[in-house]
Amino acid sequence: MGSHCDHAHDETGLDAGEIGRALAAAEARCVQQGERMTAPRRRVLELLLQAGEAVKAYDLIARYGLDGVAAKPPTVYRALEFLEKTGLAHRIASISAYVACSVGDRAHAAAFLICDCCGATEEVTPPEGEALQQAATAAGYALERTTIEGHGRCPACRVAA
Amino acid sequence: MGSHCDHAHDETGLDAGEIGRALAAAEARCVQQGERMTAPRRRVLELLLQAGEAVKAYDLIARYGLDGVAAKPPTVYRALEFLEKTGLAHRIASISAYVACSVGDRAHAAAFLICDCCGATEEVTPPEGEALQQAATAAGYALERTTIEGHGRCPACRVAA
DNA sequence: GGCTCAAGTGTTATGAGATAACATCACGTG
DNA sequence: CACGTGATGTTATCTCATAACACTTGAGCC
Repeated sequence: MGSHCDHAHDETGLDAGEIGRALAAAEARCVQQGERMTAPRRRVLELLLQAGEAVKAYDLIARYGLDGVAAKPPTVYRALEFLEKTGLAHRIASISAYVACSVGDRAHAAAFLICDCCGATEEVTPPEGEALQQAATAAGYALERTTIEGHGRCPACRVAA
Repeated sequence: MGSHCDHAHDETGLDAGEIGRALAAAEARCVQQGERMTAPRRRVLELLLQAGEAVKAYDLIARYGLDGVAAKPPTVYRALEFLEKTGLAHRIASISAYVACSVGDRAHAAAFLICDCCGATEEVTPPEGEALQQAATAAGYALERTTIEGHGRCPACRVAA
């Protein structure tokens, strides 16, 4: 997982039971929205949930096959596109990585805190989206989507470093 | 320049005199900070100012030579790194593009409104940076840099479309 | 059941964005 | 003017992402 500094980092992924429940919930949400949770989509979401942090697309590609065989890039990118569209995952533009959504909502704006030390990502949904919305309104802009990402050190790494 | 829709867009770049003044001011700032405004750095900043909107790195590379000869990628990427470090330009992560800074400040956090229609970018410095900072503090994060980008339609394109 | 068509997937190839590594050059300092 | 640091030139390569096209699957319809 993330290793950009010298101290040890805790694992952050969910355990098998939690992943199973999250996948079932995601599938239910898809059915409800008239979307299909197909095999590659489920597999990519599973990999994101296992990681519990932001993951690079090509890491997902490498881990995709249960037998260690990599996927073809479009397989994973198409799944990511779907997961993003349905709000089950998000892209973190500042590091070109992807993360499972941690809120049970459907498609929604998101903001993130990213630890540059251990790679942890924390989704902090609403607060500052509103401030940006105000700035946009003041400037006459009609806002459609936002990218809000803060980089720094998480509590654990502030202590450890 | 930006053309993602069917209606016409105004040119946004500065005129020659304004660019000259902006370059002189940037150079003065560099000297003041003990940095060197070298030829490739000045050239890349000039290209950004001429564009007046976010530009892709490889467009800068293509436009770099006065005789139409492209630069080598590291030439431009190194200049961009310097301009970003000194606060003379910013990277817009959500579209992998770069833009000249529009505030006379030294290195500083920035936020952007980006028109997906005409490509206009507006720097709206502080407002929601503070909200994100608050969220970070609440979560125990020590924030070091932020990426805050809003996408939508600028006033002109809202009318034109 | 069998048609049909839209959505999804597999596959190949390529486009776009960014950096590593190393040789050489320019400049301020002692 | 020797020296060392920072900047540049150059080659090669790496990472990120998508275009294009053939094939498959599944829900709705008759």
